[in-house]
Amino acid sequence: MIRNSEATQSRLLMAAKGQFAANGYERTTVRDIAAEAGVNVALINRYFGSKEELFAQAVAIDLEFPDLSDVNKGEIGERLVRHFYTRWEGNYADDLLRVLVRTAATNATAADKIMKILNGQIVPLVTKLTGEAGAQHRASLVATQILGLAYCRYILNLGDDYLDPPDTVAAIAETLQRYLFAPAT
Amino acid sequence: MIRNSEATQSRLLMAAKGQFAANGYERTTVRDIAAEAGVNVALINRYFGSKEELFAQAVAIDLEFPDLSDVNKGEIGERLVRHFYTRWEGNYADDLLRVLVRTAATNATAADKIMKILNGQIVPLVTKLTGEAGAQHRASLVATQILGLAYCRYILNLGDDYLDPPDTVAAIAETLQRYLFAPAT
DNA sequence: CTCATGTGTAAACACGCATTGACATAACGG
DNA sequence: CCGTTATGTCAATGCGTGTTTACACATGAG
Repeated sequence: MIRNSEATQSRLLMAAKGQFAANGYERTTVRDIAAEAGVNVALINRYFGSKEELFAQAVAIDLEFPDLSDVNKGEIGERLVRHFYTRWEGNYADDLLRVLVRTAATNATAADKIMKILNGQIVPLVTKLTGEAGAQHRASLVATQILGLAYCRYILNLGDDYLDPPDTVAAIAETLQRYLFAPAT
Repeated sequence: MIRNSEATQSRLLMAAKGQFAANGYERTTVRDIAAEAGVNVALINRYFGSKEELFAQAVAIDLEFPDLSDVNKGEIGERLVRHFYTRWEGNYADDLLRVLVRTAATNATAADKIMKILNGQIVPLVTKLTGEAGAQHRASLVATQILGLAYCRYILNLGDDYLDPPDTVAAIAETLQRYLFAPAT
């Protein structure tokens, strides 16, 4: 038996993200996670203390939000959708956004994390693009559309027959563009 | 002690919807539901058989989708948003949509129910408005936006400081209008 | 009044879960 | 090779859960 604490911790983290993303926080058991990682259950407590802390670490990594500082204003909407859309085309089972959207429904830690992303990344981005005034409103509108898209893909599992990729990207890009730049009412 | 099985069943159903909406399926215990209803736990099994069946009944009632057959085409988007928006302004703790959006994340029954609403109510509505072609795509886009709005209100608890009611209604109404009627690409 | 039935209560059961502690074994410097 | 430390295993514990069982009480017809 090869022994390497770093590797097993990493395997546990990956397995945790996958399980949490697929089944939510309550439905995934530490036994499932350990089984998928191929290690003993007790190691979760040894290395992470508790299931809750393992979960916290699983959602601790930053969402790699795209850098849009040098993008043409007219293309920002499309870049944003495409960024999220391509993530699940590559079907990352352990994608952080996937974990968050599913688990936030029953776990305050995950909901807080989404709020942190909204306040810490989306609002500042919008502020830089359009100025202070109304940035929080605009950012929230953007959040409703992106999270709704994620919800339909991750939780309802709407496939391409429902959300045809090119059409969907185009339609939602235009929406985001309007939420970002449309003159205030 | 007054004894009335109909009344207690009804109280259990209301309490169940409230608890499921607030905490999701796994986190709400039958004991919590019974306590809120002010009745004994065992009555849940007597009257509903199991927690799962109680839940099924809690989400069995139909969503009162507005009748839009006689509404001006230009106002349908606004009517749609306003219909959902006014529900939570009256803060119905046991609102069905609220229950569904939260529980679908971890409960297949709820996710199926949302799919039934999408396929059985939204798609037909769109079909009637714009014809067969592309109705499923358009309806799905509408779903992403409405569910995203519900997600932000119900799960993230974004208040009026994030989603200012009049602006939000206007912005999203325009989006739905476009998803419904914009010419196909 | 009385008894059968509908309704409510309390305790106990069975199960799955996260967590823990005692023990085994690999890794590795001396 | 030895002994210490890091890493992994196993069984047991305690708790919370949904469910069931046995019992108590109200209700209303005969």
